[in-house]
Amino acid sequence: MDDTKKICNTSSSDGVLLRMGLNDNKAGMQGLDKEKINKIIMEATKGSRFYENELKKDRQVNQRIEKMMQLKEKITTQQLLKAQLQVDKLVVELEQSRNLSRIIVHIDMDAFYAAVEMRDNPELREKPIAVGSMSMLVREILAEYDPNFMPMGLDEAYLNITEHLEERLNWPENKRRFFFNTESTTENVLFEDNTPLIDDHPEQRDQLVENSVVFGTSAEEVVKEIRFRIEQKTQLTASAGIAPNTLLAKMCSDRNKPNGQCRIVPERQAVLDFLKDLPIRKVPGIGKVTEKMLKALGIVTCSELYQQRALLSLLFSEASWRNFLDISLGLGSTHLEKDGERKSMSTERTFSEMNTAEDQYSVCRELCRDLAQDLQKEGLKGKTVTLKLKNVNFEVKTRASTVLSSVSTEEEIFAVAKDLLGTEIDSVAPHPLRIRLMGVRVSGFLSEEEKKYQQKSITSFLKSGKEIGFLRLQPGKSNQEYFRNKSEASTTRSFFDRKRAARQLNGENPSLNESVGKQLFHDRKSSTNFVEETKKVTDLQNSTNVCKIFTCPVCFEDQSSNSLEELNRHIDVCLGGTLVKDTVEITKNYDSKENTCNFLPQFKNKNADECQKNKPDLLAGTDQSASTSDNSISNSTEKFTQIISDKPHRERQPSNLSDIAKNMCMKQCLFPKRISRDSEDHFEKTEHTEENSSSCFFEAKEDSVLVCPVCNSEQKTRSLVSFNRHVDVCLNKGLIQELTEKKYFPTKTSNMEISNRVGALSGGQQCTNPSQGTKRSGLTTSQSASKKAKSSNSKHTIEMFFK
DNA sequence: GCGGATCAC
DNA sequence: TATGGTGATCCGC
Repeated sequence: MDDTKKICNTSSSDGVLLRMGLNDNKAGMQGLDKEKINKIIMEATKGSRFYENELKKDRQVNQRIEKMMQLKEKITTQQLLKAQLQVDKLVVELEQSRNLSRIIVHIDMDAFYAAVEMRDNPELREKPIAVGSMSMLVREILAEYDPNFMPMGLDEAYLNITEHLEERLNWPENKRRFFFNTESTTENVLFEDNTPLIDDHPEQRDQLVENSVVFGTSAEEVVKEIRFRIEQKTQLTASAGIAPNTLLAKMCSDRNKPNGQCRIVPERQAVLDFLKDLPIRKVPGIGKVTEKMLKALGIVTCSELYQQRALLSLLFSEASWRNFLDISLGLGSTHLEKDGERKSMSTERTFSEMNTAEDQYSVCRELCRDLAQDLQKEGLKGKTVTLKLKNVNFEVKTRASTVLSSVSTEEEIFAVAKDLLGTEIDSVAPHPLRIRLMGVRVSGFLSEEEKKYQQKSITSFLKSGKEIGFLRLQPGKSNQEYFRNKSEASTTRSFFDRKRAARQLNGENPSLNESVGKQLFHDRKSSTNFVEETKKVTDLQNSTNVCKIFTCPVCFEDQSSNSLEELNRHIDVCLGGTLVKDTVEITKNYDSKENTCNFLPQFKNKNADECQKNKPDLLAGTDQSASTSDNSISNSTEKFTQIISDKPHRERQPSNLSDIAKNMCMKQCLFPKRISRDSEDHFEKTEHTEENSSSCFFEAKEDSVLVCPVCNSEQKTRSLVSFNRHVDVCLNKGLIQELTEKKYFPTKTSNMEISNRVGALSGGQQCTNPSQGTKRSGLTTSQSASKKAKSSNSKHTIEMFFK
């Protein structure tokens, strides 16, 4: 026992412990508590390794700072003055382009996960659970205020309510009336028929009015209404920010958190006042490192960021200092940008130390398999494979390789990844490679153009008589044999399968509340006079002149055209205008009845207006151990997502005439979407009409659509009932596929092989576009970040909710 | 194109 | 207290 104590004590200091921990035999322990002690030491060792790495990273940052300071020392007054002039010229331009006419809202669920945990408490279980994630909630409530609202992950969303506010001005009171939800089921039953009680029962009418609240027509009132509805629906509170752009709205929503809201009125001075003492760390995009670097320059608040703009332009990269300048002026995007195409997809896993090559290759293959499934779900193929390794000292390394023909299957990805891994293993030989994390990423996806070639190649290939049933559960034997892969079926039980069996899941992490740093330097005067007279810099979209060949989805003929519009016209002609118009239009009907029938009155709760500043201690009662026992759903879901390998729509082959027609219609939906996006861009540049609700017919429809969390495909219904039905079907599909797994997979691989082969063949004709470089929009460097939540992500949330 | 870093959620 | 996983972007080669 004395020995134990000794070791435990020494474990608090660094280097010594490391050695002791590794040679526990040397410590002369008696074997009795050896394992336990080892564990303790290992924990400490792990901790110190982690800590050591943190220190190392810290030193690197310090070096960066040192370098920067040295650079700063060399700057002459002359240089600084010159920089000042240049930057201020830009400031004038930026000021001119300041747009305060939009009203952007940022909604942020308070302590999302903690609250969910809490709500999953058995006592709260009877309460209705009507939300799966922000995007669902969203679709149910937020879309009413902005059909183009932008969900950011699971617990945040941006809305542009400018247009809603205009409409709302003319709304009668009833349309703005909402009812307090009640916990009583009897009340629900009583009013469930949704009939207009008002006429028949005046006394009930009174009660209705008493248990309801009417929201006004101002932006604040709208946001209160949204938050009220969210809370009524989910029992979770939300915070919100209202401001002229996304950047400000986001920072603003942070102000009165939790369960509060804040507005920056559309006046320049109000914006600057807000920023004045705001710590830069509060700005999205400025993290720990940037904060530290700026702090070294004496910059802590946003107004200081402005004051030092000249210096910053000399010390930081163009992108960085321009971003700083935008921040310090309170400029951000005034419209919500659509998510762009995904740029990469990856999967990674952390584990306890792994040091045998065998295990490492095994994990690598498994990662490739998972990734391949994810890629195929989205129909993606990429040319670059990146292997990520984190060694036991927490040092991260990435190794990438770009291949000529794009990859998407497990075998293809693994072929590249295993080489990269092999190189790393060799590089440390004869020592073992000791890692705690491995990841595989695929990027460099085919462009739209390249995809079209592929599509064309596939269709022409199939048209030539070699029929392949993409979705057939029982493939023709000949195909199966022809494309069979050598060792495919004989994969042994994977490393993680073995490990998983023995492992249990951990609890959720608490979210931390940062305390705001103290405010220094109170400056009151902005030093520049903003002079007018600058020409507007219009950012012209560079249209690259590349020859484009498209395949008409209707007649399957090549169309070489200069523009998408031309192609569009051709397709229209081809279709004779019949099919397109026929697609289902989902109209939005904001009938007040629809709004009010959701929540039914019983007794008066509290006034919605006063929900502003009360601060319930959400975290206080969180019960970490409250994990419910019903795993059945989540289990089947998980299995399902691993098994399912549904082909993306555009690779599906119609099996009969009506399917062909549907397919055409579907493709119609795809093509115009792209086209309209391009033209919309142009439209925006010239007309300055941002975020007008859907200049495009197809997108308008899209907004009304629910997305199945299982198959990730959009469902053309607004009814939750039928949506749920679909999800059920989807889940069952997973089970069915699981049952037919052995028969299913050979089909999949063989089909992928075909498409690969064909793709490779057509590769020679492709007109690649070398000037593909991503164009950065300056203004929205980090704000507009289009983050794609992977399906597994939402799956996770859904599971939690439905548990 | 590669690799390391930073950042957000 | 000991932290993941996913994706994007930037910077310097």
